[in-house]
Amino acid sequence: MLTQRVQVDRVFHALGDPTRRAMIERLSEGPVSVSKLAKPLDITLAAVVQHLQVLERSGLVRTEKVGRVRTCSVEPKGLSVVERWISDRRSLWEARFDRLGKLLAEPD
Amino acid sequence: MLTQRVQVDRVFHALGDPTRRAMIERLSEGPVSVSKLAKPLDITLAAVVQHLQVLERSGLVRTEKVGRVRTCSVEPKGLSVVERWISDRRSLWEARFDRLGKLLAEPD
DNA sequence: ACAAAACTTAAGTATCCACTTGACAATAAT
DNA sequence: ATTATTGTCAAGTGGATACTTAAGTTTTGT
Repeated sequence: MLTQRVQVDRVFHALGDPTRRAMIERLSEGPVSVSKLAKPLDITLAAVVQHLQVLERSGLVRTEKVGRVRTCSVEPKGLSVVERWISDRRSLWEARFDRLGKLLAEPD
Repeated sequence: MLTQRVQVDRVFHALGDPTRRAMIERLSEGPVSVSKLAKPLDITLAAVVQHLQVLERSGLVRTEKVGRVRTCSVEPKGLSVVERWISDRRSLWEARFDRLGKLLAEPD
């Protein structure tokens, strides 16, 4: 378990770029090769490959090469890191609202 | 709504920076002034203010100034943009799995 | 065997962005 | 009236990073 914090860092950094999010959006519809992934993206194939490396290291995407074509697909577990982070924040401020509610209900 | 995509862009960009995430983590425990927010953050107050501007424009944080002190707090609705984006992706690939399941159940 | 297709890798560029410095404004405390 | 606190603004710097170009590798088609 490569510390939670590093993983959170990588995932959020990966999602921070609009091109990478576009790639994930595309991959959500189904696995696709690198060149097909690059087609609508108005950047070089080399740039796409670099984005893919970031996405893979973040755990959001997995790829497998068979023959000369590398097929990319979403790793569903990847986004759970973000979901966890968000729900952690939510539970904190909901706890605050609870305490606030009790204070209002039981004024000294 | 044109603002939808821009908003997603701003929120993910805001969350992409570890310092800003640390600020949100702190604010999840309760509202706090700018200088108190800056205390544990090993950067200049000016830098913190700049991060705050990014967070405010993204809708993740709201601030209010009374007297000379600006109080910052989390805007709970802010994160729902991310949640929506994630659940949109999920529903797409779950739909794919459903189709895949039917194909396997009804061969030929 | 040759050529096209589908990447891969390395190196360079240029833009973005986090951060600092320093000067300033407004409010609060003594 | 000073002085300290709390924050704001503008301009500049350095480092990260998105992107390109160019050359190379491996696989597939003819």
